Amino acid sequence: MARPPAPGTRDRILDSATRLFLARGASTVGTQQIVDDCGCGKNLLYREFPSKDDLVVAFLERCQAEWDELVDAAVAPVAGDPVAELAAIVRAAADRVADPAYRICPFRGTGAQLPRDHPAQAVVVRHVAGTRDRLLDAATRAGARDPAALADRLILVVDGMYIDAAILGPGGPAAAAVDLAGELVRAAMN
Amino acid sequence: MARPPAPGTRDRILDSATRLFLARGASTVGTQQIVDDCGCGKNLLYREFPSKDDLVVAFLERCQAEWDELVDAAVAPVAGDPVAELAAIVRAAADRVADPAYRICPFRGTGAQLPRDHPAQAVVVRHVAGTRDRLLDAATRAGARDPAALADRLILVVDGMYIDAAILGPGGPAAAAVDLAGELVRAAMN
DNA sequence: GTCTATACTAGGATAGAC
DNA sequence: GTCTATCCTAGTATAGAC
Repeated sequence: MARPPAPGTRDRILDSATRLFLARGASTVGTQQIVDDCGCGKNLLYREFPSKDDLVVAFLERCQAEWDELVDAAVAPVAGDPVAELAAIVRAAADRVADPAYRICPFRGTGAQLPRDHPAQAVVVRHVAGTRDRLLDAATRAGARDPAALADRLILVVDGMYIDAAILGPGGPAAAAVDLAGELVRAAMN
Repeated sequence: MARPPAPGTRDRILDSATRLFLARGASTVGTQQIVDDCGCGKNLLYREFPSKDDLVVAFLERCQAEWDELVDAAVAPVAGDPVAELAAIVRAAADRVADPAYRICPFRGTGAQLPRDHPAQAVVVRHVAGTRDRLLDAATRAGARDPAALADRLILVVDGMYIDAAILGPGGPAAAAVDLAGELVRAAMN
């Protein structure tokens, strides 16, 4: 009786890895812990993910997909009002940070944690550059004087918010990020 | 023939640790690598630093001392002109980031790398909070409308610059940080 | 007495064999 | 799903040069 491969095995492993990686950082969580949490054998993990690096990359890609959904949902109600879109994107990031269970942004945290040549770094760069691109697109449609400069400024504030919330907590300077971003947008429109 | 204790042993060990920690991150460098690099015996390392945690703390405290010197030197020429002091502090951080050898700020990097309860995290918090305090002091003397709000905004920009430079390089959005900070200062004075 | 250097323990890591 | 091989970690102890 050949037992068919259980569907969703890859997802279950990735579920466990995601939870553990978010809580304690990708580099400090071992594959054994993931296997224990998932309840599967180690061979299954290595069948689905040839190495731990691949698992970390898959984790970040899932985070990216969730972030895209989050931003899409935040932008949808104000679609067509690019100034409001800019505010919505920043607020989506601020909402993540405000969650006390959110230790550190997986992209910024991984970027600091892993060596430069780790395959996951490309996903990190794509995330930050992609978020800036999204801001740039809205800034351009909004008719900002210098859309690229505004996008640079907003991504600086967002990155600062992420790292500041991780170190000093979400109630510190990070709490000033949304207001600051709003003012930067207004100032760039005159 | 009793051999006299060599002076500066602690410093030599800390020199090696600092260089390796800055290049690859404190959590990924082993004590054996430090001993090999330093050329001393392992017993000396553990005589000077009871545990690796103590060594990481000493590393960050040395980074803090260097940062303090850097800021002092940057502020001294404009002492008494608090608006210029604010710009000088931000520029001191920007100068560090512009150095291509500077991978990531040891404080922001360590904050992301080590677990919440690591003894080094207190040094990280002290660094960021202390930098904000310094900005707050200058902002107050400058007569800013809301000095605390200005300090919050400036530390956000500085933190964003550090993390953005680490991920996208110093030539990306991070390069916009100094100008942004200058404008924030001007806007806070009117 | 002070140092370098090595051996060692106990544990956890990735990876893969069965 | 368990079990093994190999490596690397922190930390300790010891051997021997100076």
